[in-house]
Amino acid sequence: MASAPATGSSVPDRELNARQREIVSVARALLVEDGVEGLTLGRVAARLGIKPPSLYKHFANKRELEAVLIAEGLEAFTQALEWGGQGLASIARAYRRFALSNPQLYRLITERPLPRDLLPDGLEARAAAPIVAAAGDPDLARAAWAFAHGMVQLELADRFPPDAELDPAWTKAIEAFEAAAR
Amino acid sequence: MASAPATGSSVPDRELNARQREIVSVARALLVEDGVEGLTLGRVAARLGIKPPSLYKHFANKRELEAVLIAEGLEAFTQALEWGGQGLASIARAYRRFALSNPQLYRLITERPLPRDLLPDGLEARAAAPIVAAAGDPDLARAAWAFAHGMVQLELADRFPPDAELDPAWTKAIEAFEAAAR
DNA sequence: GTCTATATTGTGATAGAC
DNA sequence: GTCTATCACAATATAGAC
Repeated sequence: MASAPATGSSVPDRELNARQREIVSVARALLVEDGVEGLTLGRVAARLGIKPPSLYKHFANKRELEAVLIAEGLEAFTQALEWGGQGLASIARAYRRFALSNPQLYRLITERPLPRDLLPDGLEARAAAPIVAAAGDPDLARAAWAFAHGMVQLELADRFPPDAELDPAWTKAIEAFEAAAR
Repeated sequence: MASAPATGSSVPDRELNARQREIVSVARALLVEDGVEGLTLGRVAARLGIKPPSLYKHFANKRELEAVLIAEGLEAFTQALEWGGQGLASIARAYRRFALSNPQLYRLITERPLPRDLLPDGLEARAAAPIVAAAGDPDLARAAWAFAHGMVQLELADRFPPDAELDPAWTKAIEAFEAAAR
């Protein structure tokens, strides 16, 4: 399960000025290192050598800052799936690899409702496209997404019994979905 | 999606004295009403009309109190699955119904690592048994669990697009898993 | 763009008296 | 079994000076 980490920002960031990009960059590092819970304005400010209130000159609130990370993350995730290949099996492998390589980013973009009002138009649909294309049918795509999400989520949350082997579960489910897609 | 709410404590609670049961009861109500984040010792105490430090005379710490709720919840969940029927389709229906009827309890018992050191022996395995029995094979059971968990989790987190129809996704996946089980 | 000061609210946890 | 007092630490956010 080696990685293709979503390090650099892959979203345009066209509307962000230099200072905002610095702040986002620090926030991204903090997210990766300490998780969603570790991403606080106080820590972002400390790492920049400024005080928390100063951040409000650059972003209206925390939610706006997080939305930038979410948009970036969805973009990176989408690209990872597109690069992964075309069949359900390839997409599933790419999905799992991305999620396990970027666990905190994955949690940020899947565990809470999307800040849809702050995201670029069409981004959510673009992110779903590779799976829909591979599954052929929207319902089956939704099912496959849920399966992959559940596997990753349970693995990241340490909810499988310690001795559980996960590779066979992935394989059997993918085969079942592929059979259903035919 | 009517309910079989996990209200009353269904776990023995054999080792708990009267006062501890009162505290657990308040904690359960708080969890149901305000979610995992709303369950704090300060609020538990306030509802009991005492001060937070007093709780430490009854439970060593917050984790121990939560573990009682988790044990109860796993027990109730298991029973809901057992009562639900025997095929994969019946179990899936029961799974979904329980999770959506008790969203906060479901989150408590699935989103974080289990406090295995504080749970009754065998409880985790007992909870898994109905799914394993229905799937026939442990790997397929794991896959089916992940699918159901993913569906429920994404629905509870409002991560499906607003217009997504979920019933067909459940149906198609169950059919696919049933076909694979044969 | 940054600061100080402040508001507001909250969190789990311990010591020691009653 | 409960209290007071306290720790230690944290969070997002605003007003207004510089």
